[in-house]
Amino acid sequence: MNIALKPHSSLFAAAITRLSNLAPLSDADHAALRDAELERRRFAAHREIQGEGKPAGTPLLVLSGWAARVRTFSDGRRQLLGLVLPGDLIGSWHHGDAPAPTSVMAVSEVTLVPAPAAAPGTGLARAYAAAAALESAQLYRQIARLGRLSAYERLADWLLEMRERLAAAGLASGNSFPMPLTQEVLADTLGLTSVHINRTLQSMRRDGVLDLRSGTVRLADPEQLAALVDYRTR
Amino acid sequence: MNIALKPHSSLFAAAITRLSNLAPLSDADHAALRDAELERRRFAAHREIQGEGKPAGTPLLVLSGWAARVRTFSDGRRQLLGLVLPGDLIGSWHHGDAPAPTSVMAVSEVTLVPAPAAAPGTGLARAYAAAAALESAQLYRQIARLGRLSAYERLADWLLEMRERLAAAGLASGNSFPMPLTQEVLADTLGLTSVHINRTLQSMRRDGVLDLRSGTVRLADPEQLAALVDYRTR
DNA sequence: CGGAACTTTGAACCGTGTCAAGGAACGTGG
DNA sequence: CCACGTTCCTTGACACGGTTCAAAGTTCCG
Repeated sequence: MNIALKPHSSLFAAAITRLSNLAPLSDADHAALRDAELERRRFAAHREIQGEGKPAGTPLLVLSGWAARVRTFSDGRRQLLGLVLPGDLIGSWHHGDAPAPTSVMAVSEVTLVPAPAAAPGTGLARAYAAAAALESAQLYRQIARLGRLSAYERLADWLLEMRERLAAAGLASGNSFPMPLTQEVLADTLGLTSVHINRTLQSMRRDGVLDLRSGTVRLADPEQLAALVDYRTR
Repeated sequence: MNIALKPHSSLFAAAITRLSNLAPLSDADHAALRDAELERRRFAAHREIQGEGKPAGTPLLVLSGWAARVRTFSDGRRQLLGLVLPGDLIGSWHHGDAPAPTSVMAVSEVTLVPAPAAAPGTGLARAYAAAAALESAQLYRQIARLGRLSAYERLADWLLEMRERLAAAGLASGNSFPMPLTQEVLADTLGLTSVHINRTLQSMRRDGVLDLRSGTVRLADPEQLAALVDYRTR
């Protein structure tokens, strides 16, 4: 750490922590990120960040807030394909002109910047590549979750994934982490109805494994949940 | 087409057709593919091609047969994360030493070769990139399918995807295409039981939209199915 | 203080799973 | 070419997890 460097605005903390966990960043990488702040953008909850099929433009780096890739059916059914958390990239791998493969919406208020270009071989480039690999692992996991787990198991598996991902961004403390989703959004993530999400949450509370209050989750016994869904930390 | 070039073995036909559809290939690209034939490998049905977490080695290019990415739970439940068809790549994007994110198994007998390295800017490189983009689009689609569609709809949507993908490899003729999966494997793909797959297939036959006999599918009215799942051709 | 968004609960319903058994297709060895 | 075992497909009866519909309660915010 060079103490003479201008620090990032604190908005960057989570994203920097996350990217640094993926690959060590050089001073130049830090500088590139700091420069991106000039183009910071803010999206209110429910705003569309990218539209499916529309030109995707520059890759984006989320600084704060939660976003989600979404597929909406013409009859109103909706499935969240994956969540985008601070430190995550949107569309990092595709080339300039490619259309966005899915739409992305802000779930809570989201702050983001254009992801600075990373020259091959830099730490930033390695972090981007690692992020892409993790993202596809998350997609595989989401498929297995929806295809083969019960509601209770889906929730357990999802909570464990969120804990791991938020911890990598320095946003979890121990077994607690923020959870700003409404039960309806959670239902659309896990392929269930909000009514059933509610019942399943109650059931976890009754089992004493979950404490969810005022937007914060506390897992009493993550190992128990992990055993339930034979969860393997990567 | 340079008539003086040595032709590919016919085994390559589907893969070449598929890759050429993604990006035009130069003579050098063709030559690189032809050279790969020396290292051709064959996997009997049910054999494991890659093990989850084991070093993935070189990316692979499937020439013939169907493979699948699989997640198996300790209690025996199984979910096929995605199918790998002729012309598809396995692990094209990750770097040499990365562990395979999921295991991959041969569903029918599979022939494959190491995917020839593609220098940046070549048609082959563009084809690989396009294939990666398509693969992630397929993952998103699979998530929406499992999360929000009924059994009948899942099957319809899946049949349409297979028709499109096989057609891109020149393996579909009109509305017919090969379908070598057992109902049990299909069930593990669509997150259902084989019993229910069977009933759903019967129901489609009764509706006159599906003809599935001796490993070949014929869709009587793809548009009707497409409307059912509001399917958009890319 | 009032309204909107979100959570909770109950009762009835239904899509899919489970269990079990019989039938058809297929490959293999005699 | 037949006999046999194995794998796959088909069908029925029943159970259950999750959905639907509806309404009351709670929290949040302007």
